[in-house]
Amino acid sequence: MKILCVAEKPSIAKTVANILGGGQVTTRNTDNKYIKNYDFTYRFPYPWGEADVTMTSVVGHITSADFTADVRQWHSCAPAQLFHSQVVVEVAEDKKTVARNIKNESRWAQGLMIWTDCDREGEHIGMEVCRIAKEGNQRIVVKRAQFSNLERDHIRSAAQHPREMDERLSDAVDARIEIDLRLGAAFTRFQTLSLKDSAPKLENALISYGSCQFPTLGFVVDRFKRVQNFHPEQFWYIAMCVRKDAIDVHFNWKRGHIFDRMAVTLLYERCMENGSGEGRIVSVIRKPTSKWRPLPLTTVELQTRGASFLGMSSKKVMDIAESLYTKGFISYPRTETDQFSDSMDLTSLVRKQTVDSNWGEFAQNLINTGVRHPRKGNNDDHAHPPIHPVAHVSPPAVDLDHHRVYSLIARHFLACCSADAKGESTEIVLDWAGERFSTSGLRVIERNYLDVYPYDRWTSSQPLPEFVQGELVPLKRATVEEGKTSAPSYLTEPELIRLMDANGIGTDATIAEHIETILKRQYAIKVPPGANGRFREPIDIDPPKRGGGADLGVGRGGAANGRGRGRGRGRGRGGGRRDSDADAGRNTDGRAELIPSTLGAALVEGYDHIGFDKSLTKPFLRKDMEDMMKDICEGRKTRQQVVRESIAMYEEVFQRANVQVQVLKQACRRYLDR
DNA sequence: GCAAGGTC
Repeated sequence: MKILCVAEKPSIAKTVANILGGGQVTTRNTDNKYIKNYDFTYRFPYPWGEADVTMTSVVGHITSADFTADVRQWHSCAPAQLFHSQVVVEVAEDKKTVARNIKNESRWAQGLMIWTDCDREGEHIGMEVCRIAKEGNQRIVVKRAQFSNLERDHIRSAAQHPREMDERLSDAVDARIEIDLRLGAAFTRFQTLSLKDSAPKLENALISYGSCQFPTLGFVVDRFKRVQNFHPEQFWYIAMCVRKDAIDVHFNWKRGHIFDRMAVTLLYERCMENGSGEGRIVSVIRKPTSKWRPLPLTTVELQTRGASFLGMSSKKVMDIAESLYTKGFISYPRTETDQFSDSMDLTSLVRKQTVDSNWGEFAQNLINTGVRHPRKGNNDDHAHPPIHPVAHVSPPAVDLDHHRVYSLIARHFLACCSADAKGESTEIVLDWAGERFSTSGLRVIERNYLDVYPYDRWTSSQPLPEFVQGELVPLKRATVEEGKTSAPSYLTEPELIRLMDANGIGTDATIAEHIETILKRQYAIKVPPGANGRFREPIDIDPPKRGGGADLGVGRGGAANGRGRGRGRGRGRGGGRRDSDADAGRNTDGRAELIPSTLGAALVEGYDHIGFDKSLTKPFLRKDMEDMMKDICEGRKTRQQVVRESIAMYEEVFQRANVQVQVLKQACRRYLDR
C-alpha cells in the first residue's frame, strides 16, 4: 500500500512528515528547489492500514486562469467581450515542476491524502492537486486531513480521521477567480484605452482596475475629501486652574466645548456673580486600573504595528516577516488567529529568548515568576497560531531592519505572556458655583509587560496634591477661552489596513500588496506625516509610463506641484516632487499619510458621479462577492449561478460606464489638464 | 500592458 500526502507549502509537509514518520523519515529532492519528498511508513485507519507514505507539497496554487490567445491582445476584441469569452485554466508556467512531481508520485499510490490549509483557498488548491494526481493515476482514492494546527497529537488525530474533499469551497474560489479575471481585464482595458486621450499624461498610462485596488483607493479619496471639506469651527469653554501645595492643577469643564460664545459667557458670568474665589472638591475617587497586555499577534496587527511602531511600510514588514519565517526564526506570518491554544508550550518558547541581550533578563524573570497564558482574542483561522518567535536571533545574523521586525515579534510575544500593567487612577471633581470641573491622575504601580514592550506608553501623570472631599481650594484662574476644531489627518497606512480588514478588502496576505498597487499605479502617493490639511488638492503626478518610451518633458518640472498655481500650498515640505527615487526610502515610511493623485481622484469622482447602485470605488461590491462565495460554500447557490449573476451585474455597470464615459473623461480633464 | 489569491 502506498499513500501520497500533499500539503499546501513545504514547511507543513516537513512538519507533518516528521510527526507521522516518528523520526524515521528519508528525504528526496525534486525538480522544484523548494519542494522535498519525505518517505516513511505509517499506519492509517481502515481501509488503508500500514502504508509506505510519501509526503510532499505544492507552493500555493498550481494552475492559473487566463483568456485564450485570440483575445489576449488588447485590441483583438472589445473589452466587453471579456465578460463572456473563453477562460482556460492551465498549470502555471512556473508550476510545471510542481505538477510533474504530483503526477509522478501518484502513479504508484493507491491513496491520496490532501493536507492543504483548511480554508477556501486551501480546499481549492487541494482540488487542483486531485485533478493532477488523477492524470497520473485515475484510480487513486482521495481523502482529506482536517487540521487546524501543527501539534503532534492533533496531526496524528487528523491522519486517523480523514474526511472527504468539500468541492463547494473549491467552487467558490473558482467563481472568485473567474469573476476577478473578467472584471479586471475588461475594466482595465476599457479605462486605459478610453481615457488615454483625455489628458496628455494618460496617453501611455496603464489604468488598472481590480475589485480590491479600487475600494482601497476609495478609502484614501474618502478621507482626503473629508479633510478638504473640513471647516474649522470655533468653540469656547471655561478654563480652570487651582493651586494647592505649590502645584497648579488644571481642570476640564464638564460641559466640554460649546460652539456658542454667548452661552459660555452667560454661564461664566453667573459663576462670577454667585461664586467666590474658591471651588469646592465634590469627590475624590481612587481606583485600581490596568493597561492590558496586547492580544497575540495576527498578520494585520503585525502590519499596522510595524507601520506605526517601526515606521516601515506594511509591504516591507511582510517581506521581512516572510524572510524571517523561511529562515526559521518566527512562526508562519500569515494568520488571523489571535489566541494560543492551551496545549502550546509557551514556556519553552520564552526560554529561547532568555539569551537575548536586550530582553533576555525579562524573559528569564518571566520563567522564574511563571509564564502567564496570553489573553484570547475572538479570531481563529484554524490553520496557524498567532505569530511568535520560534528561535532566537540577533545581529549580525540578520540585518538591522530584520532585527527590528524580529524584536517587535519577540517583544510582543513576551508581552502576551506577561501580566497587565497595574496602576491607580484618581478622578477629582470640583464645583464652582454650580459648574462642574474634573481632572484625573494616574500612578503606575507595576509596569509588568510594559518593561518589554516599549512601543506602548503608559506613564504616571504629574502627582496630584492630596485633595479631600468637601475642601475649598483657591482658584488660580477661571477664564473663558476659545479654540477651534482641527481637521482629521489624511489616511495613514495602519488606518487603511484596518479599514480594508474591516470591510473584507483583500486578505491578511494581500492587503499590503493592494496598497502597493495603488501607489505603483500612481493613484495615490505618500507624504510625510503631519501634513495637517496642507494639501488642498490631489497631487498632480505622472502615472508611470508603460512601454518605456521617452519622457516627452511632461515629467520632472511640472510633476507634483500640488496642482497649485493659485494656492501653492503643495510646495511646502513633502509638496510634490518627492514622488520617486530620491524620496522612496522616506516616503514609503509606514507613518506616512496617503493622498490621492489627480488621476486617483478623477477616477473615484468619475465613477461615483456615474451613479451606480454601488460604486466600483466602494467596498460594497466586493462584500457582495464575499457573500456569494459563502452562498456557494453553504450550498445555497452553484458556482455557475454566481458567476452568471455576478457577471450580469458587472456587465450592467460596465455598459453604464461605457455610455457615460464622458463623465470619466471630464473628471480626468478637470483634474489632470490644468 | 489587465485581477486576486496562494507561496518562495
